[in-house]
Amino acid sequence: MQINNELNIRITIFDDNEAICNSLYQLLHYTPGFEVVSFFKNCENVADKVEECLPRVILMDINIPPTSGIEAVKEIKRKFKTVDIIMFTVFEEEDKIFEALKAGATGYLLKKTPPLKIIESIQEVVAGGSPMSASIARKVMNFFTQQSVLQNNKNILTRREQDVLKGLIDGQSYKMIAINLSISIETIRTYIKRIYDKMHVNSMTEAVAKALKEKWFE
Amino acid sequence: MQINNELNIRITIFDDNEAICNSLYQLLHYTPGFEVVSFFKNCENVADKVEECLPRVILMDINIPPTSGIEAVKEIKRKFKTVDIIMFTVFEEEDKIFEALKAGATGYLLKKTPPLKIIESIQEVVAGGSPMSASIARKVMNFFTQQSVLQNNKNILTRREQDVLKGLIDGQSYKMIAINLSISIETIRTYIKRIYDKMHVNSMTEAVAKALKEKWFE
DNA sequence: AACATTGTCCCCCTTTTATGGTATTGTAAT
DNA sequence: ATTACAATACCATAAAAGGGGGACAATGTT
Repeated sequence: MQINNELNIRITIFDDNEAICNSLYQLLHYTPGFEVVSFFKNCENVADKVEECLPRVILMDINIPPTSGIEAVKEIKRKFKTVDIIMFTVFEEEDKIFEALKAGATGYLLKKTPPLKIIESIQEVVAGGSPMSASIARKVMNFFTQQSVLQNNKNILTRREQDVLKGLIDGQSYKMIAINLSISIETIRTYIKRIYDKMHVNSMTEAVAKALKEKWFE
Repeated sequence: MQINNELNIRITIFDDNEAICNSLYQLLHYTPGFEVVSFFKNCENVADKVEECLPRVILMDINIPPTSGIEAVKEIKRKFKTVDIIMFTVFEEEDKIFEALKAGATGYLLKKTPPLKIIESIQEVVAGGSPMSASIARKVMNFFTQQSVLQNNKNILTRREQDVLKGLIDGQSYKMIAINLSISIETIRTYIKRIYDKMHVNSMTEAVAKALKEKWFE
């Protein structure tokens, strides 16, 4: 008996690993309610590929050649805003995760995710959720807590160190800071060294960028 | 037969709604592997309360009197870093969600969550995950995508100049930028000079600070 | 055709930063 | 009383950045 395709969730898979691609295909194609409309081993002309088959959900390997799954996500999302893209990957590095999310991915599953969970996750995105592997979810959550922790982080700096950092953020040189604070430039040097130590950076730009990005001030 | 308490997940509930408090208690207390060690209808002296019973997981109503669940989370997290706190609430507003996450909540469940899902979620936090209701997860994800809207000011810089500025913002030195862009360090110097000209600054820190403060990127 | 812009590269010279130390004083905490 | 931290200051050396200049090919614009 032929199931009405209209009701199926149309899925496209992007993964250069044949084995994974096949097992995903096997899993999804024979699950009622799902339909794998296409799968690709690379993301060349990714927009064209998506246009051809207009899937509802895309499973995207984060390491797909020739560019990367993240680039592909940007490309796809630019042209097809309503598609939901689930990143599918072995990577658990924070950078990759946040880049993918910024690019517009809706979910983020590790490749070790059990089949049943994958099926659930696809249903979840269609229902408006954002499935994530537990460890990913934790990283995402931590992103927020870190932010507030870091606001207090400026407190690891002493008053004087904070004065100096503020000087840097205003674009001042050691000399200018020294004059403004009416202390020796040698003392400024000392503070700068301590600041770098505490902030785990080793240049003025890094310190400024970190302080501003993490909103230590203002 | 008495189950060894050592193996149970110790849970404390903070919720001023008696009905919910009771049903949660009923649900969890009679589920093997769980143990509701205490529940409270307010969060006065919340740290003391937690200290008394040392739970592994706390279910926290976001609206608990007299202050709020978010304040309570901050308080608890300050003293007990290892407790996992799941916010339990009817609210779906973004503000509340992000505030709670920043305060250090690990999970965020809507009160309409089915009992089985609640139990799963508690197991999930203990296992290092971050359970969220689907709609919450989506909001959290959206937080990231929204962020990457580019500004206009940076358009006074050429593509290459922007590449170099981005490098500066990442705290890179001339040398590192040169390597990343695969061009000579002398070329970087040229761009830097042009950037300073256009931005009316004369040091890396000034450029970085200006770009970040005025949100030229991201 | 002439001009402006962009991307690329090179030189010289000066100033500033980065990194590694050491040292003194006052104050707060144990 | 001893320890710990904060604020201050100095020295030496190497690495990096800043400021001035010039150059040339490829595009794009007028």
